[in-house]
Amino acid sequence: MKKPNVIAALGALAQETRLDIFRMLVQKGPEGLPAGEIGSRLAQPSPTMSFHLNQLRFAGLISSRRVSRSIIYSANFKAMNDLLSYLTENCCGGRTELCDTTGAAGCGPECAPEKTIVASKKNRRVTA
Amino acid sequence: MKKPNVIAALGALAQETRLDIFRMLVQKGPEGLPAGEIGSRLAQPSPTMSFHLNQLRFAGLISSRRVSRSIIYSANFKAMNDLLSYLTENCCGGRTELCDTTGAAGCGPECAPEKTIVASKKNRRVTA
DNA sequence: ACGACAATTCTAGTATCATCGAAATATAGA
DNA sequence: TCTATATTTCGATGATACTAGAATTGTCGT
Repeated sequence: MKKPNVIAALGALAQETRLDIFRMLVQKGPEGLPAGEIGSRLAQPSPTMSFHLNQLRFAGLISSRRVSRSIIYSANFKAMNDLLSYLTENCCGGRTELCDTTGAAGCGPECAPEKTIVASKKNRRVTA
Repeated sequence: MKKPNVIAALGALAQETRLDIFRMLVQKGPEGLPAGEIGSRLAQPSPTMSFHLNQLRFAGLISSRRVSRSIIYSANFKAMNDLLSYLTENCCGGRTELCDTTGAAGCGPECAPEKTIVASKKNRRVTA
């Protein structure tokens, strides 16, 4: 998977409604769900739904097929797998285990600007 | 990892410059790199750099520490691992193997609107 | 205290994204 | 063909995001 695709996929998933859609479709498996059903489950008007489904489709994360009047969307598992592979290889130093070492998640105290660690050698400020 | 954090992390990585920054920091490991070094390697003006570094920090993906005049940024491997776990569990039906089955990546032919599959039973259009 | 350096914050301009009503397009049934 | 249904496209609006110059803050060497 190339970088532009990765960025597109990440961007597509970086949105509450779309993440919900995608998770729902993953759960449903290859059969998928019709657009209207997804929309009513997430209580979203149809144009909004259509917009998000398109974003996911452009990103290659879902596919659509028409069945009678409905359009059925389903998750592209391979695309998701490719994304995970890319992230593991490029953003985890190769293997997932490496990621278990340092830092923390969720933006805790390390999210604060920063603290001086090696600073001050001469005398401190004079002015105030 | 909770959904809002996942969305923040995905959003942070869904941007070329930031993905580059993060990959660079992952490669560098815990020692990290000073902001200026990152900026010059990516040929980006410092306010732009600062903006992106902040986005990554707010998302919990990197941490910063001051060393003398420089501010050193380094990747939070655990955050990345948490993100990968979330994606694997919630967007891959539990195990990565599942993702190898269906669909394709990168937005190929299945990216086109859709094709009728079960349609037409009576005679086709009459008007034109 | 002063000057140079590293980085950030302020600020404003541009661009892209998200939401959704109204209108348009396919499909099915009678 | 006419009507109802499923979904999409159009268009307008408000909200965020990205970029980068100018000004600011923090730190060091002298």
